[in-house]
Amino acid sequence: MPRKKPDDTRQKIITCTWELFYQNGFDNTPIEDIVERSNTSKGTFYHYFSAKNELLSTLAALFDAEYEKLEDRLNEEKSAFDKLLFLNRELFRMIENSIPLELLTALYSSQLSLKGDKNLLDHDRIYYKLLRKIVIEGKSDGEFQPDVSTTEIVKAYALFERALISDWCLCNGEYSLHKYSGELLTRFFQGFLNKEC
Amino acid sequence: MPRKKPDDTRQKIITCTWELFYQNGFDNTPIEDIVERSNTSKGTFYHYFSAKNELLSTLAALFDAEYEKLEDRLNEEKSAFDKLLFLNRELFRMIENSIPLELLTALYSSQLSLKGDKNLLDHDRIYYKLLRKIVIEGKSDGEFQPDVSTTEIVKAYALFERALISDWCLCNGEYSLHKYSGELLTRFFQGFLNKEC
Amino acid sequence: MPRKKPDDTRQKIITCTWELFYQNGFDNTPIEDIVERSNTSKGTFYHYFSAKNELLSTLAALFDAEYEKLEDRLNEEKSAFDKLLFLNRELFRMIENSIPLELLTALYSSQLSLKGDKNLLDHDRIYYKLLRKIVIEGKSDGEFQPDVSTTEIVKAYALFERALISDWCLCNGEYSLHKYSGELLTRFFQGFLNKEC
Amino acid sequence: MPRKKPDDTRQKIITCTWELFYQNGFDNTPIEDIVERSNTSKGTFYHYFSAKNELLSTLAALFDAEYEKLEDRLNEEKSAFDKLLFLNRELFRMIENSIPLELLTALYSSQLSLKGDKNLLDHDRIYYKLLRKIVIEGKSDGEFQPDVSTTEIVKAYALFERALISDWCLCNGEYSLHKYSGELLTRFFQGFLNKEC
DNA sequence: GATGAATGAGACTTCATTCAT
DNA sequence: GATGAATGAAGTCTCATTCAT
Repeated sequence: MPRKKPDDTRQKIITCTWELFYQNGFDNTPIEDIVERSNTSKGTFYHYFSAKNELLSTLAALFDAEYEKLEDRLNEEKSAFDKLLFLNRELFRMIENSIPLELLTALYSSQLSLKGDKNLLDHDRIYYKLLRKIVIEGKSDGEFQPDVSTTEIVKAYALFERALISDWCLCNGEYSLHKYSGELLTRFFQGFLNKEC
Repeated sequence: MPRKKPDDTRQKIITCTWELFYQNGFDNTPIEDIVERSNTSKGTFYHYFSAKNELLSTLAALFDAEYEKLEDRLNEEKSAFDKLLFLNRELFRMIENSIPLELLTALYSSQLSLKGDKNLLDHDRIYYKLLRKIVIEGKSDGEFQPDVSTTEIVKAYALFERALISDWCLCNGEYSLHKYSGELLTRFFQGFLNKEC
Repeated sequence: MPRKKPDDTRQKIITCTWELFYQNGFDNTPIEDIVERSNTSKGTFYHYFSAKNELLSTLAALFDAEYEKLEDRLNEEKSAFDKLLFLNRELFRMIENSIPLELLTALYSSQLSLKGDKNLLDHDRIYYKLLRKIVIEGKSDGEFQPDVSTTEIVKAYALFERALISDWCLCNGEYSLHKYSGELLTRFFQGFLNKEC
Repeated sequence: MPRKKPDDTRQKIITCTWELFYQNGFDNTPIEDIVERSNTSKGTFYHYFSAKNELLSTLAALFDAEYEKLEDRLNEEKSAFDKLLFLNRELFRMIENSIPLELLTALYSSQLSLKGDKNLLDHDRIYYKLLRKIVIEGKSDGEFQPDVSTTEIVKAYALFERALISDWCLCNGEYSLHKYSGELLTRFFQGFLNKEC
């Protein structure tokens, strides 16, 4: 009795999943519950997703959606470094405000235990494209030290952000993510910026 | 039948655990096997540990043992920053050489999902004591910027190390941990060092 | 990985169970062993049975199988009472000869502690149907006292048999079950038989 | 700190045990609880009792205490058979009224699984002494058939009572124990009584 | 595409019992 | 006599995942 359009089913599963994840967390949400809430079945679930973990990955999409929104406001910032600071601040603010700590933790924990490709690291993400663009601009403006490649800078920045989030989770969100991040990022990037600034 | 000395049993379990973890990894080592190899029983296991995860925590002790060894060679280094670089290089070298990636990953992943206190962050660890000592010396030598507290510097350094390890795991150990770490650390600490250097 | 036919699995577990029960007894047969011998798993076991005790209940089926065999030879007996005596003697003989005392004991002990319906008492059992048939015939022949209902007689007879078995277990099988039973049954049924006999 | 007299401790354990058994049943009363309520310890418990099962045996003492009380009223009955009927009725009445079904069930179930001597069957019990006395009197009055020995009659009677209780447990106490028992006993003993009565 | 009974793995629990102190 | 941490045995449960229909 295939009544609904395939995409509907898939989307309904995702929606219900996140409702439950937000409510009970990743580990405390059996597929059984997801399937029940979405009026589907285990078989259907595994038709659309290859594993429970895969659901977490849909969170990266959430981040990227935020980045797309932020992109428009980016040009208000003067330097490339300011743009990075801006991106960092706004995303981390969003994370602090609307993503349950436990979920974020589950995402990072799960990305670690994941065996194959980790979508957090997928360089085709909007996130990485955005970063590259900013850094390239900055480089052509002589903002960064010339001996460091664009790739290096992007990589370091991304690592910095992952590190901060991951550590914030480890510390159970005991401090303000976006504030501490802002401070540290400034110091951290000293080593990449051109001295004359 | 409580015959053996308590500490022996606990220690035997830990030893056997690590033998198995090294051999087969965390996920592929059922408690069943641990219990069998250590000639104990599940009851005994759960008497000493509250969950399988808890065993991972005993890995921090391994790190600390390494730090104790490194402490003696520390004085060969001139500045506080050099000492930090040395500690970082040597520990990360050890990690690269003798700790299976999967184990390290499991440790970090599990520390994330752990609810209560996380022993990686336990400030009574030898690790933190050592760091504090070095930073305090550096501060009294005017090596660090005066507006940053000892605690801030230690925290940032520890975060840096966790971040690097965690990211190295995320990337499946695709690069050399201690080399990349050395590079980044130098840049990162620019923001904490006194300009006149 | 659901590959085998459901019934096969369930039946295989039962078969292996009884092999082990006969060999080692109920208490000395961990589920672990049953599962191993039947090449299944605990999960599978608990999918088919709600508890280890439930396996004992399958013994009643064994009794009923015997009753089916006995039914054919029943007509050689003249009176209803003789038929009952015959059934009793033959089943008890079988029990004495081929069912380990410990198993029988476990069955009765477990039927007692069972909370819900007890299959020993299930009136749909072949056992009860057979008894009813015999008693009804006897009644129509005027063999039993007219003031006692068929149900009463069947109930008393069944109680008598359970009592004998249960007591035989209690006494560790120290006497001959079928002989003692024969004696007592004769006396016991005086109260139900028509005086004129 | 041995403050209390040994017997006090033992008795306190028994008292608390029965309070808990009555409340939660045998299986749902861990020794832990008994020990806690009686302010003793597991070690102490096992000093006085060799196993948890042993506590159930103290129930037989309860029965015997009742029999002692009944003995005085025994002489109001005319015949030996009447005395047996009286004993049976009164004890069963007491059981129905004041012993929780679950406990009785636990007692019988446990007596079955018990390996060694079962105190229900202990012929030195007041119960058996009383029965013997009554039957001997009855025999000398010619009340019983001469071809059956005293021992046989006592054994049959005791078996009858055990059977009734045990079956009543099996049936979850769905009928009145003392009433049904009275009916059946009368019929059952036809086979033992002298015809001329 | 959809289903859910069946499966396998293994974590975790509960307890009676023991014995060094 | 008294203690309770330690032990061992096994039962039970929770789930992700698969596949015959």
